[in-house]
Amino acid sequence: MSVTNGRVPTVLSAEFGLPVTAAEHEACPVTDVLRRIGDKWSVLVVVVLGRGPRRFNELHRSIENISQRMLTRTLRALQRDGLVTRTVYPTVPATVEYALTDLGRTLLGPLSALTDWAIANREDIEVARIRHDEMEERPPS
Amino acid sequence: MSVTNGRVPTVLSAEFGLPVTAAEHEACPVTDVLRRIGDKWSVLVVVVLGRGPRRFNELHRSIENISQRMLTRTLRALQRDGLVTRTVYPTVPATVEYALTDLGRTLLGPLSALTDWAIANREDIEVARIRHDEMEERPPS
DNA sequence: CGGCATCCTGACCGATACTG
DNA sequence: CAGTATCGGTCAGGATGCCG
Repeated sequence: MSVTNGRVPTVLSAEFGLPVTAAEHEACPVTDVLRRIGDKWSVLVVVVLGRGPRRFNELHRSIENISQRMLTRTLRALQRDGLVTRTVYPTVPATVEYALTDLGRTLLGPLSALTDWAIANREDIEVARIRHDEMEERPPS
Repeated sequence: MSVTNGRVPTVLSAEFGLPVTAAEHEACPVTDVLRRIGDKWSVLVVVVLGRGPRRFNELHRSIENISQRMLTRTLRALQRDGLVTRTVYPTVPATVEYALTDLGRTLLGPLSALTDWAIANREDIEVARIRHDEMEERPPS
């Protein structure tokens, strides 16, 4: 990781207690990535493709209640970021296969760290939410 | 991890090649968590609080161009999920201190896995985007 | 089979002004 | 100091219909 301009990315600035400028925030890779894969379907698609290449309708069935529109959009976005490849075979009708790129595959590791955390702590979060919601209905006497 | 109903969470179903039902998707802890921290500011706030407790305006200055409104909303949401505590000291004027809970601190690890990935691969993604965008301006001859 | 075009709703988010 | 209230803009995402 080289930082040529003498500044570090946003989150690191914050960790060093420095203020964060507008320009840095726009460029923050973490914010950028989280907003990319933080949408409703990207992670699901990446994880499914982590098991191997899939055709469009295979994905559509695997993720059941994703709309065609959103599956297309999600795949296009992942493709644009170089995480997924799209291969068209000139059959009739056309066959299209999606697969993770090498870059996409490197995301599986960090992702599983987060998914493991989510699974391990879902109960605690659920309990915290319920307690919090009850508190504001009947404020503590 | 105990799965009492004989089904596994969404992403795991997908990994085993099973279809994903609507009910499971709503309950998917991964989707749930990602939508929670995938917003524009939550990760930044958690990381800053990872360095120690902070008062409202300290956070406001550390993250510079977050609006008061969004800082309040982000903190409330993190508090609701049991990731952040809010302590009011009865001074005049009031002093409010925010800090990570134990649960919140456990999120720092998985988060850094993702931030490291984001920082390590930002260039590749940037290049992929530019290449992709150029391709659709002038389709390959 | 694998899309794209259109319409529409609600969530997210920023700006601004006001308050105990 | 630490918020709340209100307004408005942008955009994710769902429903539906058409196409090579």
